[in-house]
Amino acid sequence: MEGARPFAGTIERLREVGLRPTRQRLALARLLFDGADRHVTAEMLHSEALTAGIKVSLATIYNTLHQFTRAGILRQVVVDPTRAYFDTNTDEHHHFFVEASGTLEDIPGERVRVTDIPAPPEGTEITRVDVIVRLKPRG
Amino acid sequence: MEGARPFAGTIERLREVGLRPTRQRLALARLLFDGADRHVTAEMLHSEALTAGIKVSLATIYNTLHQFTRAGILRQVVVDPTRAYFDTNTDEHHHFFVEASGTLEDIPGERVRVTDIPAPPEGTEITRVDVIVRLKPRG
DNA sequence: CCTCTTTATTAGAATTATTCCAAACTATTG
DNA sequence: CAATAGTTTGGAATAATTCTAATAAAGAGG
Repeated sequence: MEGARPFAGTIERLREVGLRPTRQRLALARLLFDGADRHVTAEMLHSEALTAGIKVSLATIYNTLHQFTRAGILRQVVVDPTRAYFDTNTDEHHHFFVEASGTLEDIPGERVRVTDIPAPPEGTEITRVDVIVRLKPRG
Repeated sequence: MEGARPFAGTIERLREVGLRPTRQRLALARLLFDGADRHVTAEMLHSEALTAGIKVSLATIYNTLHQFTRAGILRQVVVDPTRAYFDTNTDEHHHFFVEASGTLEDIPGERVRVTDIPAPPEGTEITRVDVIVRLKPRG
């Protein structure tokens, strides 16, 4: 039962991760988490919010995206030097990225396997392994 | 014999990829390719050039980095949303990246293996697979 | 070597994404 | 409801990168 009490559920979820369920955080959380997993940039989420009639500043969008990321309910994907993408799927998974169009999508399943990673340099430990499969439109 | 006639060799190399061997391109090429493989940002290369007594503008640094990348003698590595790194090693290989310090280095050898990549979406084809192993200093 | 044409370089302005800031506001607690 | 601690906001500030129009240098052909 995920979609049964979306309103209450979202409030709960924010509380669990230590964030006050404010008007804008709630609205943004619903845009992000109601429905399928998605990838957004700050600008995308902002204009989507405005379109949905949610009055929220771009500064708050940035704050919220970072807070959600710190809280572990969102994850940042670095694929393009010019825009920062955030992914609502925080499970271990990897990405397809079409450079020409900026299209980012999950590689379905947990199929990709990365093996034979050597030990990391002295004094460091691995936090995450990211695989980005870069694509181009076929000629 | 790589280091034997570095001057002539560099000129040759630029000509081969269709770039005029100008003063600044030559100087930058030597900074980049004489010696071991390395990872640089535009700012890093710029200050390095100035320190070495090469008068070159930041605009030229950017132009040159992009031209070299298009020419295939340099490769861009996207790991950090705030800075663009360029890698003098254009062979297939992957990276360790320490987020805290911005340290980027090649994973030695060609050890890392990525398998079970599903077919890319309709109408696209794979241009490259990037693996980034993110690290943090050990607590 | 000159001269011409093309291609590079440059300083600085412009652009873009993002962060910072201080003031105004809102949720929570007692 | 009042106090306070955490949020939101618009706009200014920053940082990386790109653009622009003018100047300079390289390569081709006499």
